[in-house]
Amino acid sequence: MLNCLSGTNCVCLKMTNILVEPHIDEAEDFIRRGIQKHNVLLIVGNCCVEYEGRASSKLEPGERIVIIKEDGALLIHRSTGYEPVNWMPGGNVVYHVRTIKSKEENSRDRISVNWQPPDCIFHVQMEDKMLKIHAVRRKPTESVKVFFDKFHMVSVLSLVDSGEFALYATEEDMQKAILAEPSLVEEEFKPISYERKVEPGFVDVYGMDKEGNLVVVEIKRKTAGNEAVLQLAKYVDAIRENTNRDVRGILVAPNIAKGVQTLLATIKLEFKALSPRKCAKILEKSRTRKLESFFKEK
Amino acid sequence: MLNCLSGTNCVCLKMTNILVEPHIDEAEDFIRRGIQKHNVLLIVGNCCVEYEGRASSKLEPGERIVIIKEDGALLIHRSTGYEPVNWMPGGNVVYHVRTIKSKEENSRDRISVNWQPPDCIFHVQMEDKMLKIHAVRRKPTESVKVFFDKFHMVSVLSLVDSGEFALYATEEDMQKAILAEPSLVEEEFKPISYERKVEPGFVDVYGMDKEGNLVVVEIKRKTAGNEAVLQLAKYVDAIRENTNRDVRGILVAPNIAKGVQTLLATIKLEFKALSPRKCAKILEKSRTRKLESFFKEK
DNA sequence: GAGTGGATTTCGCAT
DNA sequence: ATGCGAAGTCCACTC
Repeated sequence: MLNCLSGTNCVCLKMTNILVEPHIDEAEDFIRRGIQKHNVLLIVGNCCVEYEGRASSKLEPGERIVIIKEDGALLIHRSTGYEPVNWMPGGNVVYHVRTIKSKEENSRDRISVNWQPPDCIFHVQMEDKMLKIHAVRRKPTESVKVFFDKFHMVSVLSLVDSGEFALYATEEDMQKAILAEPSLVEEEFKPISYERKVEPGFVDVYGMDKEGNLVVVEIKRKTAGNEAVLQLAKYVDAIRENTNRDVRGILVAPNIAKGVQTLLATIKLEFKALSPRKCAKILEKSRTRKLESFFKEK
Repeated sequence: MLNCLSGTNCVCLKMTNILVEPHIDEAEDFIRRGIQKHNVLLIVGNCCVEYEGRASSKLEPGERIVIIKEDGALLIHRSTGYEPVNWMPGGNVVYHVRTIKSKEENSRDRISVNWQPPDCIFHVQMEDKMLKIHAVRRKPTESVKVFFDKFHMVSVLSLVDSGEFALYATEEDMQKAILAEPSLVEEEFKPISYERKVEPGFVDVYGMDKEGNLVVVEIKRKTAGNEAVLQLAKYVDAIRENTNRDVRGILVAPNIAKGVQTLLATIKLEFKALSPRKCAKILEKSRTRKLESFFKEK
């Protein structure tokens, strides 16, 4: 389990890939291999930093946390502050994953991964008895050099993280915001009712545009997918049949899933982006007002 | 040196304060004490995150790096990307350090530190067999909850870091920028000649203002201090004597040290702020040009 | 404390 | 590729 490579304070846990208080030579090897494997590197040590590119900067020696991510992003953090003191945004890492079907009956399919290098590339080498990690990027042309003379911890991580991240306001918040500020949906949009019962269920907001057309608004708090479009289409069709009038359908959501946009256009429905931030701002102003009051006023 | 508290994979290095693959109970104690001591915490583990405030967000489970800094800044980083997926900017930590003079002859002065809590406060507790780290902030009101069910590494760091950070454009960059765009110094400023740097750190440019007065420009790539003002004053005085004409002196730098501004005004010199960013932008258009070429054109 | 503008802004979506 | 606008922008400075 433990594999103490050398030195009195050095500990290497192979399974977790952590070096504690390593000699600089061990750290060098460890870091180089970590970068080659495109893992996440987590480094704590005494270093100075030079940046050259869109501007220039120099950071005198001190103990910092350095993170190198799978996409080549480089972050250098001090003991305070939200922002990194130095950094390099690394992007455009594309993993082309291709499944190669096995010809054997009970054999697993192979997976071929073509890895495309990130915008940001790294060079690791000793210089003046210090370990230099040099990150270079084209477009814009810039470079960050980190010089270590002491490592407290070096860790190579394979972070397993497929968890979805969703940013949203609650659907009720979005509804409130739209009723308080109908122009969020469209200029001169006039809400008539909300949570109106229609055949298949309830319409989120129901109103009229400046031409006098009926408008059905469907609200989704997160990225709108196919099901949101179909739901809206159902309401629009139902109201068209009931009223025998022109009815527009507008899908309001923070954003819309790739490809769903074309489906939406095909059946002549519309999309209006509405960010959670904007909803929160609108609600700030009318926090105390009750949902019902919006209509009593009119 | 090694102190394996429990579990097969757990290692605790007291001196470096690192827990590797700890049980959740150990991690809890460790993290709570780390936060109380206002140290930097470095955590790697499986977690999900909920944010509520200016907007709302939910991050499904996955392995991430979590950093809590001395000022209460909270960063949650995934395996890619420059930006944290969730965060809390922690600021306003003020250490009031007061030196209490010792009355004894050969005794050290005492230092009294009044610590003012950061805007962001933390609560650590078990919830549903997970460790919840709850960060709360007022103004704006927001909260981040991180739920851990597995820790790979927990580290409490006392980062010793007094290294100065300086952001600047090189003096040549700033010189080029001014020659390319003289209005950076002043409207209708006309450069006449430039002088290569005499002492490290600054370069002079000679020119004329729209009134026909001679203008001496001193460039500092970093925050201008007293010495910059005195250097400029020396130049201005020398040229006044030589030419027997009115000479203005303008100090160009990213910014000026506190208090130096008044000194500058006292001896009737001027200051013009010029950010490295602005220089970089100007130079974007004329990156390859030699310094001399700015005059050949005219 | 609120408002304003800059940033080594970054990031995403449009053309 | 390029350009434009939003961001849980952050951050520093002014009023």
